[in-house]
Amino acid sequence: MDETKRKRAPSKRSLQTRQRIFDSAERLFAERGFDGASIRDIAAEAGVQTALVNHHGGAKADFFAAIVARRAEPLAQKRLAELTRIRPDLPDLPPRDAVLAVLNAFIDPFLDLARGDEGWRNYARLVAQVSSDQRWAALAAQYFDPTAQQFLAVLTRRFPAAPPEALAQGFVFTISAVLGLVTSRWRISALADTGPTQEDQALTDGLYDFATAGFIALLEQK
Amino acid sequence: MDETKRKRAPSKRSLQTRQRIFDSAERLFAERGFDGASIRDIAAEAGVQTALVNHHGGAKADFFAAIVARRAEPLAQKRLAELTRIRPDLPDLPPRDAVLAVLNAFIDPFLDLARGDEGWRNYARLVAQVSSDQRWAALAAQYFDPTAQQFLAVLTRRFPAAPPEALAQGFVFTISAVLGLVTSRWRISALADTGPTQEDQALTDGLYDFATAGFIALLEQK
DNA sequence: GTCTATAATGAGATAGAC
DNA sequence: GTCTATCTCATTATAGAC
Repeated sequence: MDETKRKRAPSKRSLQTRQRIFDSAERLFAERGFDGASIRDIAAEAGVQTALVNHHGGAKADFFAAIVARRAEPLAQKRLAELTRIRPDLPDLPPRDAVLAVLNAFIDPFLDLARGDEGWRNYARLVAQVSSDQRWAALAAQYFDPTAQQFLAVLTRRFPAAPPEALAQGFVFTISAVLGLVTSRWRISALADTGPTQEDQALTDGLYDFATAGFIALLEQK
Repeated sequence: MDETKRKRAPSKRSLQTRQRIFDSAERLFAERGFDGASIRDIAAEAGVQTALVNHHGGAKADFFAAIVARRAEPLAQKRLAELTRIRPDLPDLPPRDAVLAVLNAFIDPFLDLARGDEGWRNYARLVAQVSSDQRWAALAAQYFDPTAQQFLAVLTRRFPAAPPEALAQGFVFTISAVLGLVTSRWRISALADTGPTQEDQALTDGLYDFATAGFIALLEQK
């Protein structure tokens, strides 16, 4: 978390162990939830002793927060960079393209990271937990809300006539759909009876079609 | 669960206690998750001894399943009744109205039940857990999938040209949005900076606008 | 940093009296 | 059905040797 006491740089081996512990914890927290994943299981998964997990992670709740924080910061940076990049073009884009551009800037950085990396896919399940469990409201407020606020501010400037609640609602629904896609893609295939998991690109395209059209509908109706 | 051994009818007091235990468990399971809610906490919340929770609920996992089952069946019945009621009209409705009618049949029964009853609102959080946690996949398959399949079948008949995956995807996204609305409505208000919680009707209307437009977009694109 | 060992607590479940 | 009391086990966390 915060490096208050200055100490000398940890060894290479230590850093590897530390990362193995963090990755194992991320996987188990994502799979079983904060309460369902025990320190012992995490230690076993990482191939270390339980004491070592406490050494690197501290108290369990702090450990969980540190794992969330680890990926939250780089993700927020990528998102905000994209937002900055597209912002100048928004006034000239028609509504549908403007909405799509903003949603792209929010979602693509995550999907890109998640594509090849299992850790990032696990992270999505962590985010879903943090977003829905009141216990982690402070964590969400610290790591997720500021980014969301910036995206909403950009949308508000592009669509000044739309009520802020409509924009916020569209944003929450969109995030719900993204998390639904990542955490329950197996369910889509199961319900469609389409055998193996579907083409990745088709699902992503569908997500953008759905969310963009939904957003536009919210903007126009009110 | 199943009443194998026939016994004589339980007393009125017993039924009240049993219901208090179930309601307390539902609340705590919804709030803290299956692992986060302990039998002891549930007993304390219900004002009984821990042994009594085991007596009425059995093993913890079975207890959780029983709580899910308790409301799943009446909800499925209401949904299917609505679906049966609207089905004859679908062929004559334009696409947008047809989609909206089907979504209404799925969502309104739940929203109606949840409006006045805290238990039903807690139930939504249980459903979210069951839907996203692989551990409860069998539970979801037993209690949720059959209803979803029937709704998808009706949509398939009304939109035979649409690929089944698109319909399944739209359905999953819609359910994600419903759960997002119920479990994170506080977040909408927080992000919109709109002070107190928003008008209920406005949120519901927004949900239908968003989901219907998204669904139509999925149908048309492919 | 890493290990062994253990403390301290809380968990789920049951036996048996009433 | 309900209670007291208890069993057994897993949990988080730390102390202290190396």
